[in-house]
Amino acid sequence: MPELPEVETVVRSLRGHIIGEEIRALRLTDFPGVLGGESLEQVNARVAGRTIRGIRRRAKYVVIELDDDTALVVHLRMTGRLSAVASGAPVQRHERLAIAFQSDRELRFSDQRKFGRVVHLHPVDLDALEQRLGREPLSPEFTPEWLLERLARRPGKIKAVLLDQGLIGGLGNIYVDEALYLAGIHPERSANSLAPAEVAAVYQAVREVLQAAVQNRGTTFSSFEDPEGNPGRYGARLLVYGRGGKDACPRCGTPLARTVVAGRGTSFCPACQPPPEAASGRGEA
DNA sequence: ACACTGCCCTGCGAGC
DNA sequence: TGCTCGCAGGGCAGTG
Repeated sequence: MPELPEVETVVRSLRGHIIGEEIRALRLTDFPGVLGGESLEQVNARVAGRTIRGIRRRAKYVVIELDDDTALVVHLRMTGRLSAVASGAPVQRHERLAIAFQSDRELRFSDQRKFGRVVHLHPVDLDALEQRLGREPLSPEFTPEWLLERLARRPGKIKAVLLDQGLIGGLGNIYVDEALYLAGIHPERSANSLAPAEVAAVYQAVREVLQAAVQNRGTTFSSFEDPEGNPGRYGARLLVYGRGGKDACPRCGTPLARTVVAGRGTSFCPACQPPPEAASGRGEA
């Protein structure tokens, strides 16, 4: 399920293939909803003839910038894939949309579960998107001081808060579980109960996990592949994600626990990540 | 303003 | 063997 490192991998991989391409037309296969409610005709009327000026990542979004300051914004959600192919390439499994260029190339969007979207946004919409997304966790603006100050205002569970895209943009279930494990913080601790040293540990863990995952081209858990069809290599490094109720803690050997937090399957070590009650001496209300 | 729940969707694996 | 069922989860709407 693509999070920041997977989306970053997709963007880097596509960058050399689609910049400078002039859009001829978008083409649907079987799922008009992929365009987010707009009709194919509406979108085509606006993007035909536009040239791709750049491609970047913002949180978990792929932003394909066009030469009129609008953009095609892609969210892969769980199973979305993008790939640049020759225009004659066979329709892919679960293909939802093709963006045909004036050259003999196309950008294809496939998505098994139909959760992903490709929408065309005007500058005002892009600004609105930017406004409701939080800080990039690998940017210089993401600092321990800032995180401490923000977490102090949030009584919710730390895992839910870290998943809040309006606070930090790009973290998802895999890397939150990994980061909280590395930081030794139970996922159900109240965010505002974390001592400064604990916030610093969370900060450090988030940065380390994301940087290592980007370097390894992401995690392939169920189906992620980059646009060249390569799996991510970070999956082999996962310490707790998906292991609760199955494996032992790689650090202390205690069986990993599994629960649901913020509606997400959650794995953690009950020994290395003491529950809120046990952590009360360190600040839990 | 914040927290929480349910919904969308399909493939896969467990269980019978 | 073949079926049913539960699970996976990001973002958003609706509710409290």
